[in-house]
Amino acid sequence: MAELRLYDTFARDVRRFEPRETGRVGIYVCGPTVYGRIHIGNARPFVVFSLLKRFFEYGGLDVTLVVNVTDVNDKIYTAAAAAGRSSIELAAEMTSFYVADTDRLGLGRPDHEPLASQSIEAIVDYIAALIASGNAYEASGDVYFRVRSDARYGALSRREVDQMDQGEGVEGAARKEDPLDFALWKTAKTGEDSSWEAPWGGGRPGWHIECSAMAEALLGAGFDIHGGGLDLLFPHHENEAAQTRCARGTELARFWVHNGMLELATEKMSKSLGNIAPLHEVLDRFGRDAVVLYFCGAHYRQPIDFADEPLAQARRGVARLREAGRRLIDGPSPAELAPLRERFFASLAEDFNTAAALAAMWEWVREANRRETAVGRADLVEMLDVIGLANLLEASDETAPAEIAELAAARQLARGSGDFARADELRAQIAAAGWTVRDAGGGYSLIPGDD
RNA sequence: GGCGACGUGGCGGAGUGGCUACGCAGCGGCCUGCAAAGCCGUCUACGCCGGUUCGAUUCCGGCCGUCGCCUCCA
Repeated sequence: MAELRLYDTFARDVRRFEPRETGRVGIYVCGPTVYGRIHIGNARPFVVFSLLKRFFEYGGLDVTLVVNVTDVNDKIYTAAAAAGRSSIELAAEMTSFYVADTDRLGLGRPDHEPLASQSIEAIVDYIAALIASGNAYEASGDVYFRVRSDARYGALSRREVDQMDQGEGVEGAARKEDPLDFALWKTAKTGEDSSWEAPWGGGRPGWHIECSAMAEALLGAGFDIHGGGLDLLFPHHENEAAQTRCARGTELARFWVHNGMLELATEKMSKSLGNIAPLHEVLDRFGRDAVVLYFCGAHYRQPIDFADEPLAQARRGVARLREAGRRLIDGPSPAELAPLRERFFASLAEDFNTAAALAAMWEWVREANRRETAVGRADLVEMLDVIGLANLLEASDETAPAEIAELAAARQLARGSGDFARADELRAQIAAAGWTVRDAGGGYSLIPGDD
């Protein structure tokens, strides 16, 4: 594969990416907190990093993608209490919904999907290491990370420790040495129905430590790429970075890659604000192909608006690709089109610019469509496969039901006898049934309508 | 208040110190009995004000606007 360059948030610049270990790439992405069905915004990192993995694999690399699931969290306790259910049960149910909803994206599963609740031992060990190194302290059953003990704290998110909000009024403030310190372990409180044993007493892990522990357990500290939404940059990723730096004396990841936010109207979409479009509903309305193409339409670091029109446009794009697929034949593509294919992959190699890559792909489609003789599909399959849309070219089962076929045959007879009024009437009937008749040469074909 | 991102044609959205992005929609044309699909053409932009430059949408400064994070957000 050609040289790949990626934007690294830590460096605030595009840098050449080279795997830590030749031929292998380890990626860790912060996944959802499972207190409800995930929304379309949560789907963006899932799509972005699943596709990035495919691109690496296209380049012959062996990729390990880890996406965690946070199943122990304040929000889960709150949601479970509101629903009168156990938090364990709620988290388990929402985890299965998360898997089912993201499965529908058709981009495969991450290689590992660790649960915080199943990683307590590693988390406790990590906390113990931070206490031993003097970077954390116990306070009435809680354990806090001593932020000012990390000289580089703030380097990732570019914040000055002394200019940070002092976090007044935050829970546990009275027990902290410094308001900036954050919880590694929280002692069990009333209303919380799950807790684990630890040297500091029964309780549960804080949010940030699980990622340091699980990422290290599966990929080893100093792995290649840490990903997630830009909203996690601070404090979550800053804290993860600090924990690993202090406990292990090494940086957690070599590249920090953040996807931009999905915004609804003018406000960022988040579950906290309640302006939610659940992923499964969006998939129901527009289909998985359109959703994937929609995400590819903009560069991954740009904020994108969530609205019907962009999704509808993506759906038209899907139709155009299917249409192109009907014209193509099996086999290699014309050499003259190769530069467009190469531009597609070169765009992906330059900070994974899917939008620029799609422009090259559309040009390829137009060039193929304008040719008199049928064009081999190999190039387009190669391009679409990387973005998870090669299915659009597969010979779909488009055989019309007998009833529709009869109407079409009758229409053809009417046309042959010059009875165009009758022919148009039959065409309208066929359209009403969801099919389109297309006259071509001396014959005709039947094309399924919109999904 | 602190830190940061962004303002591109009707819409979405790349990119670049001088050369058509691309897609959708519209309009005109080819094709068609008429359509559909496809193709061709067309409409054609870089928030505002300065500066640097032979030349800026692209670099620098200011302003206006939008948005994100500031310890529960992917």
